[in-house]
Amino acid sequence: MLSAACRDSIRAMIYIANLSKKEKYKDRFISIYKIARDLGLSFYFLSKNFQKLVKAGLLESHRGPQGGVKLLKPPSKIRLIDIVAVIDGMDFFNNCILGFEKCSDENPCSIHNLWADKRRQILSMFEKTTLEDAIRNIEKFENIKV
Amino acid sequence: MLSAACRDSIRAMIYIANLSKKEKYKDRFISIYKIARDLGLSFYFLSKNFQKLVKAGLLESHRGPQGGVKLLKPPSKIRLIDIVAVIDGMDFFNNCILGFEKCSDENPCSIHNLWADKRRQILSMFEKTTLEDAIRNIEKFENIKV
DNA sequence: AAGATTTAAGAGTATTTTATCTTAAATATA
DNA sequence: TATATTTAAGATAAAATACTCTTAAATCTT
Ligand code: FES
Ligand code: FES
Repeated sequence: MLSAACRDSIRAMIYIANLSKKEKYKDRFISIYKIARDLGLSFYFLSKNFQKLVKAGLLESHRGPQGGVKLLKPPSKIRLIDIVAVIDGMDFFNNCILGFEKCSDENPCSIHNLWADKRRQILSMFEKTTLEDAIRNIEKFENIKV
Repeated sequence: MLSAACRDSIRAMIYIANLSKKEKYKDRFISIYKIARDLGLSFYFLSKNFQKLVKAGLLESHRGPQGGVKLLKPPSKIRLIDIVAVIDGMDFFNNCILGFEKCSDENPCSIHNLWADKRRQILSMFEKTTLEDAIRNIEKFENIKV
């Protein structure tokens, strides 16, 4: 459902949001190299994907020593769907699951009535969930993967 | 979410199920060439994918004139998940949405608690929906795409 | 038996996605 | 000002997926 690029990006955004809460990193740029290393991701792949998030205005970047990226909005204002939309686009939520040209209630495929409902719920989840929510889970649960 | 191979296969299976209801095609083999033509799919791609469904015991195939494929079970006994499992596998339903090695309630990622629920509902839909259900929609609605 | 039809299987090609590399540009710091 | 650090951008490479082709095998029809 999510591309590898999108999965990595979401993980990294959650990581940045979480780190930004700590006094030490408050308002500071965090280097992409550090993020990739800490999360076990490819620095190359992550920086490439981050370029889209920067262009889209979700991240601010800064070059040179002490440079890196930081969130342009508080974690509570950044939804998962914002990241998905930038990296993967909204095709998943707009297109027919059986691959037909268009998807609509008026001209449905034979499983549209069942699928549209599920898809709406997934969309709703990605719209409602913010980086703040993810951070809260990290703080709340033991044994959680970041 | 579904691969192109899987989308095509599901459409084709629904088509076969629907056709099999008609007296003329009752218990007959339906040629893959005809199916692909009628659905606007690639004959090559579809026949390749069908090979998996044949091996998996969802389809029976027969070569030569009047050959083709036919369902091995009544449409009410073939669930969408059966087709998905054969063509795409169950990775989508088993793996972590953020790409972590394993997915479990005991060792979750930071959005597992939200995602696991949605994923369960999608799985449930694919488990509950049979080719018979799709056919009923085709009969029930106008303007439906097959 | 011969020829036509149809799927099976494996090889081959094309496209997309993933991942990496290289060079340039910006900027902090010494 | 020189150097080191860090992202930007575009080119390249590798891997996965999508799609096509060729030959063989099965089997129906004549
Ligand atoms: S038309 Fe197929 S999912 Fe909407
Ligand atoms: S651990 Fe990530 S979805 Fe379950």
